[in-house]
Amino acid sequence: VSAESEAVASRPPLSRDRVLHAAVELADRDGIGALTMRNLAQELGVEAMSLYHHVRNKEAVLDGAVEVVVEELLTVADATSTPPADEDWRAALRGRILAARTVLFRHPWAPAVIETRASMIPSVVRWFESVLAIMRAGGLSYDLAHHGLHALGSRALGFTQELFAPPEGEDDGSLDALAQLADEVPHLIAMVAETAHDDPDATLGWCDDQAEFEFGLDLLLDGLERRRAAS
Amino acid sequence: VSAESEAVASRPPLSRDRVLHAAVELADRDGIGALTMRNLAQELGVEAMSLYHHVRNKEAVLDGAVEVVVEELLTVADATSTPPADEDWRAALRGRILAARTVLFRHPWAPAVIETRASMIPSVVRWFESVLAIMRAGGLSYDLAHHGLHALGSRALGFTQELFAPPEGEDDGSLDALAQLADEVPHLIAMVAETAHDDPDATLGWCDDQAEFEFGLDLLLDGLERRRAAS
DNA sequence: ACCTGAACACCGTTCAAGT
DNA sequence: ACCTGAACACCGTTCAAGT
Repeated sequence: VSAESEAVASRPPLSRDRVLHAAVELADRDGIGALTMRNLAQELGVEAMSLYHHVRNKEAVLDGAVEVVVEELLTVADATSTPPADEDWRAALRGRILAARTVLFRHPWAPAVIETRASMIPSVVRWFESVLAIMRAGGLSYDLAHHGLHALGSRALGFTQELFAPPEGEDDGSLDALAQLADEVPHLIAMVAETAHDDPDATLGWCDDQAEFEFGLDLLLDGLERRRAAS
Repeated sequence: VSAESEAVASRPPLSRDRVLHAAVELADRDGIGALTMRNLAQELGVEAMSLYHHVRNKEAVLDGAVEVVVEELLTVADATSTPPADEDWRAALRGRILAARTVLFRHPWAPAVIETRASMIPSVVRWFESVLAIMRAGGLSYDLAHHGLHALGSRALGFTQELFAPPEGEDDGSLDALAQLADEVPHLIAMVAETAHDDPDATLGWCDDQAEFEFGLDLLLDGLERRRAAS
């Protein structure tokens, strides 16, 4: 009986906040597949049904987990020193987005979950507000900034969804699959060969994600700046 | 007994192809959530376990469903007349991608499923080959085309993932949610107000997806052409 | 007010058995 | 070779009951 009260005393009472932070930790550690209501409850030393007193259902848990992660994005990006926004809006926004990207590396499940959210999550709204503020300070009209937000899409949050993910485990079965189609896809074969030749280190990992992310980001930022200057 | 043999005779034998086409039809009609092994089997007049003789597991069904849809993309895009590729590569690629987009409207579940696929799906590989061929005919180096494919991402297949999806059913709970944050997101409030003012018809649907898609696409195509010309 | 246990209606998938 | 039925190990979630 004393052991029981000790266990109860040793853990703070359940709360929405505690549930959501536990959800993020669980997904970080064991992957999004391990984030089930039963696992989450166990993590908190509680029965699964207790969770429903603090969150409506599992969708709300996922919404909340995204909320926690994007709040971290805001904190880190605000703390990262960047050029003053009105001086060079592209550099300011670039710095903010790349700062966000470093945070997402710690929550690899988050991009996929963010893309499945239909609802408006407060911290995500605040993040886009901060992006929009930089664009406005840089002299973009609301109309152009609006187009810009759509054009950036998830890139404004620091990530893109890779369509050809690098083979997870051991060997590159993907390259074999490509080789099987060789006759049908001559340009792809030539491109892979040439890219591999340019940078031998990149042969295994397909592509340098960070460099590609920055290339695409700069393409969009430059295009927006060009349209601002022309307006 | 005669009814049984009639039923058997009336349906062709199960095959991978029949399973995958049924999967696409089921997802088109009832949504991706309705695509379960049991539902899919019922659709084919068969028991769930029979499916496993033609596909390895459910992941293979999803891979195959994407394969079928992207094959349709290829067929439609090939049939759509576009400017010859070497004349104006941007117009050629633009036409091809917008043709693909029209097909995806008939398979609204497909974008989300495509983004979750890690494996290399033959028709997707062939699609990127055709995109790459247009870029090469336009004079882009393999290196620049490679960057371009990454920068386009899912846009090369005709879609982007909207981060703020329009409210599904009845009322705009999203606008209420935004109003609650009004003090914290002044620029967003102002932007929505101004955009709504410019085009009163757009008040409900948030934004014009097609126009935004084309804006972002052109931003990227123009940027790539500029870098080609500078090289 | 907060937490629990048993139960319900689903999943994907295995296995051994049928024809 | 192809299909089936029963069963297993999971899900999210409800409900009525405990404290």
